[in-house]
Amino acid sequence: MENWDEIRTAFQVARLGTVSGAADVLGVHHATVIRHIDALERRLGAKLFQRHARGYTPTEAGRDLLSVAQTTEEQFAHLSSRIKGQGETVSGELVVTSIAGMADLLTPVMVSFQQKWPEVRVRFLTDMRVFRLDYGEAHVAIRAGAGPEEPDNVVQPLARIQSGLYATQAYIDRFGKPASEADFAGHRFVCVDHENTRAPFYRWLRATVQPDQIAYAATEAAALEEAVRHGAGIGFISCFRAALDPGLIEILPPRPEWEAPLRIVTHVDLHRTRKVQAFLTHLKDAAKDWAFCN
Amino acid sequence: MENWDEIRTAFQVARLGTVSGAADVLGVHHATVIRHIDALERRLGAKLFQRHARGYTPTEAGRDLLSVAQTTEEQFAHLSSRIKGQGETVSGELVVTSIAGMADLLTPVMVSFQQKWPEVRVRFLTDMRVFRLDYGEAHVAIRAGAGPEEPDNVVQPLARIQSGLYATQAYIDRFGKPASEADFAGHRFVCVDHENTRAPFYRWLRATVQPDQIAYAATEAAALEEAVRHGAGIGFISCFRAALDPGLIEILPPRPEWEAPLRIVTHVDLHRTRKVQAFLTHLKDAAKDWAFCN
DNA sequence: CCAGTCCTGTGCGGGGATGCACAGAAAACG
DNA sequence: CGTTTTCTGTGCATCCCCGCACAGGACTGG
Repeated sequence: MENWDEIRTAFQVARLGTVSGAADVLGVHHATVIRHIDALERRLGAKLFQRHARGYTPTEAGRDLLSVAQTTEEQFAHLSSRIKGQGETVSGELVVTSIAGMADLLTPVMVSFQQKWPEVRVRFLTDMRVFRLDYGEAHVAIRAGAGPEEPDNVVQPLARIQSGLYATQAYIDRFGKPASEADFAGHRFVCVDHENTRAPFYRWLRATVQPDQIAYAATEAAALEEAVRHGAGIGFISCFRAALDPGLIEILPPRPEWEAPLRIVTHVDLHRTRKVQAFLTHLKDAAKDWAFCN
Repeated sequence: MENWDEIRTAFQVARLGTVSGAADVLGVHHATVIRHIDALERRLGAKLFQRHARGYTPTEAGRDLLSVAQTTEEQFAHLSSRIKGQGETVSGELVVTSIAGMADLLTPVMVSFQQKWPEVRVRFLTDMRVFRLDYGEAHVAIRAGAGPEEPDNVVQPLARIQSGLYATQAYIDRFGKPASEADFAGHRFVCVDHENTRAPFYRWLRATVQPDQIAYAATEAAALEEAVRHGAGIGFISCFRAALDPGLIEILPPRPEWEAPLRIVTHVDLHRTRKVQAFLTHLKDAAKDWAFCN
């Protein structure tokens, strides 16, 4: 049963009873309709219509085709209206991805978005690997820094994450509290375990302190944060996360050159849809109210 | 949603994930697949796939199309196998038409046929007008005489209906019983009200008796029979019907030149199907056992 | 009875869809 | 890291499908 167009042609002939009428509805020449019917009947090896000078009357097989194709046409019509309308409606799935550390910042935003648009089902994916927007893995990605992007990705700045240097009281009790980077001698630091990291504050840290001052290194941001919380050394923590933990003491306040830009990345095809646009405006509105950002 | 072939193409792409794979399955060049997708997306005004160098991944709309077209393909496959197989199976409707007078002769044949093939639903249509086989109004028609037929009709002889001359005892008591046509003077007859009837016995009657001897005329065979039963005169009744009524007295026994041929008429397209063939053999078998025929 | 209308059916010419070849890019593999 | 494979995408030539025109047949209405 290849060539669905011929089925559609036969369907209209069965529905209307004449080749000419079907040709009008289909917008083709009636000769084309006759050829479609002939080809379809030859492939099926059975007559679909009784031909007479007054028109085509469907046989039992033709009436069978009529009822099947009737539902098919309705299904396709519904599908078409769904697809045509879905770009304009805010419904269906919205897949957002980011690095794991953003969860507590983004979750309230996405929850309120879901409450604003109840038709939307939100999926928030965090994973080690970077999700690929051009594979359709997510509608929106929130990423940190100015990494390389796929050619078809549209990237917008969302906010600048301010980070400061923090340590625990236990660390200060043991090693003291430096007043500025001039007092860093003898202190121990927590840093990412990656030579050419793109995070500006870690680049500053590697440039400022001696390599042997880095007492604790890890690849994951959450692991580094935990290390600071357990007194492994002085380390960078984003202000909004540090504010949640009263046990953290600010060693140096955030500086503009430490700020890490947060980017919204979407695929160009999905960027235009109303659903994605609605989420982007919602996200930007929420970001305006974020403290510790600017 | 015109052009169902493009939907089929998109369905295969969504199912297989690559343009090349879909092209192989569809038996077309992969360039054709790309053009189908592009055309379909442009008409829908929405993206169905995320394009990347490794293949096409369906978007939400593409997944919607996938599930709809999946059922469509199954429906069409079932339809195809039904139509391809229906010529080989004995099932569905069987529409038989004849003149009304044949009902008591044909009904037991059709009932036993339906019991032999329980999948078949039999419809027996009798009407004044002649049903047109080329309009698909019936599969099989049983007709009397050698009337003109449509060019695409295939006609087979079924049996020769024997008829004799009958009257009631009441008529004989009043007018006597003729020994042969030589005694017909003074008798009254029942005849069809049609000058150029093709029934051989009525042609013989009109040629044998005087016009004013025809005391009762009617157009319908059943009306003529009833007239004889009520003593209106001597009239032709087919032997198999006369045998059912003990009140009818045979005036003249059936003659070969009075026999009316019974024909089976089918449309050439339906004649080949197993269902029609099964009925034809069943009907001919039954006709062999008919008494009063040969 | 005859013109008018509507339908099917077919040969012919043109154009659009298709196949082909090649380029380019990305993933896979040793 | 270079090679191979696989897949997309596009310009070009070709072929097939489609539209056109006309013939023929059947029903209709005056």
